[in-house]
Amino acid sequence: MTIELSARVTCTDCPIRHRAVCAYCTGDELDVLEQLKSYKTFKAGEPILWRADKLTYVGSLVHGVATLSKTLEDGRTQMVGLLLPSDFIGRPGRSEIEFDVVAVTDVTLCCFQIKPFEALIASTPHVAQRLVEMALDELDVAREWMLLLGRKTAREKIATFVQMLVQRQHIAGTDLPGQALSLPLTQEQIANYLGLTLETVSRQLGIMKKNGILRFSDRRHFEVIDFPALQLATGDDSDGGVLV
Amino acid sequence: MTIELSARVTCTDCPIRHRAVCAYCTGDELDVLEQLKSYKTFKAGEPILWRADKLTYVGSLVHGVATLSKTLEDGRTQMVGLLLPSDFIGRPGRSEIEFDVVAVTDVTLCCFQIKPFEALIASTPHVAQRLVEMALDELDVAREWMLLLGRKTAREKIATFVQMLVQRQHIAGTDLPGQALSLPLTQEQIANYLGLTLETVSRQLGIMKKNGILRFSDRRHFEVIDFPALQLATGDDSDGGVLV
DNA sequence: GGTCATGTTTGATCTAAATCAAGGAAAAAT
DNA sequence: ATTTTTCCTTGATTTAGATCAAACATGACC
Repeated sequence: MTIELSARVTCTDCPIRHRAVCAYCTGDELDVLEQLKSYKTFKAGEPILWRADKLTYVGSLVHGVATLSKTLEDGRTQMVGLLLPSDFIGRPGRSEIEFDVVAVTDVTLCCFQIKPFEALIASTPHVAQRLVEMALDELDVAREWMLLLGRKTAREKIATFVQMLVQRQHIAGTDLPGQALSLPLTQEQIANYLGLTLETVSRQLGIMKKNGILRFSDRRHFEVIDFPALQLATGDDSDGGVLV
Repeated sequence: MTIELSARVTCTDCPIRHRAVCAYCTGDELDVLEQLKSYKTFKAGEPILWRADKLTYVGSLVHGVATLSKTLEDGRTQMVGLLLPSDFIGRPGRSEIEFDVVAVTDVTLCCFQIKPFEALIASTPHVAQRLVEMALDELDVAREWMLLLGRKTAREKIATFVQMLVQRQHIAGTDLPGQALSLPLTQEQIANYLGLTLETVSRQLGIMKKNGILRFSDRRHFEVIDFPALQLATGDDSDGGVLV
């Protein structure tokens, strides 16, 4: 069930202001968005959008974590995206999506009705421009993941996944060994992201713990002890990727 | 080596006019494009863009087939896209790409220098709008492929691949059994697209021939004899997908 | 604080697809 | 026409990861 948040935050104070779809907007343009937006929240585990739903709104993830996934008839599922704050949900120009969006943690969304939003794109080049950029960035990430799914070993997949978490959470200037990072997914969800089974994920993470690459303080928090070894285990060349 | 084509085709007569990035352009807008465009051709096997290249132009594929692929240090490669006529190559707003683009057959590209093209996007909402649409369509295809790479069996992968070829080549109103379809890729290239080895591709295609699902007239041309069986073998639910 | 549900670990076994290894068949080149 | 190269097929063997099967943590909730 979704709840309309009463506590509105102004766009100027928004935590995702500089990375979201509104990144290039001027003060005037933000004023327009301000009038159109509304917040929705979802509890951990709740569906945000269902494959069969008609799309009536689009929005930016403000806090929390959500997943995009696709499922075959017999139940096999594959995650096709991990949504973190500032990521955009929705499909302007089309009323259907072909995957399910589910809240993993509690989630807050900054929403727009799809019709006014589409009008906004047409009239606000800054939004259209940012949207192209974000779509192309997502495309890069999807393609990087295709390489992972098609060609990497279980060990490389896990290492790449952990590296991506590091890159998206690491606070520059802070020592990496010692910095607590959060693991928002269960091992089953990780398996669905990496095209593996949960047993394989457990075993590979176990090996990385034993090898002194990772240390877990509890199920959902860990730190990277040996970053070079992690990097090496990804199978990528050392200049990093686009999963940031 | 690239060659500038002397035989210019006017945009209005262009075979990909209605599906390419210029799809929504008015006559006036086409006149502008007409001045900016130039054709480049590539021989089968030639690289069109290399991962390390600075991007100096973008363009639409007019005829031929090209592949996008990514390669790991040790040589494992994964195709991340198959470019057919009307597909767009390039990355407005960024000067680098993270994959290689190679001509599979002889290829003709309708090219624009990247700088004027970016200016065009800013000034021509119709181009920006179509570009968002095309990027999001590609994203859908990439995600469909993630499901294939992560969760489908070899047989399902081959069936899905063939089904995609059918959907992109089938002429509506023509009988499917009997219609000659072209297979532009070698089995090794198919393997790289599907995250398999060439031996597995050969064996699975062999089985589909023996089962009377496919018939090959030569290495590069086939027809689908039993479409329902093909559909069934994809593992998808029957309502089709986005790979069109 | 004990019960329960949800995640995680670990072991034994199986299997789909990879790998290794030749041949053969079609195109391309000379 | 004949050589060469590129593709394709087929068989034998191996293996990474799936599957099957229990226990074991951990935190959530009365």
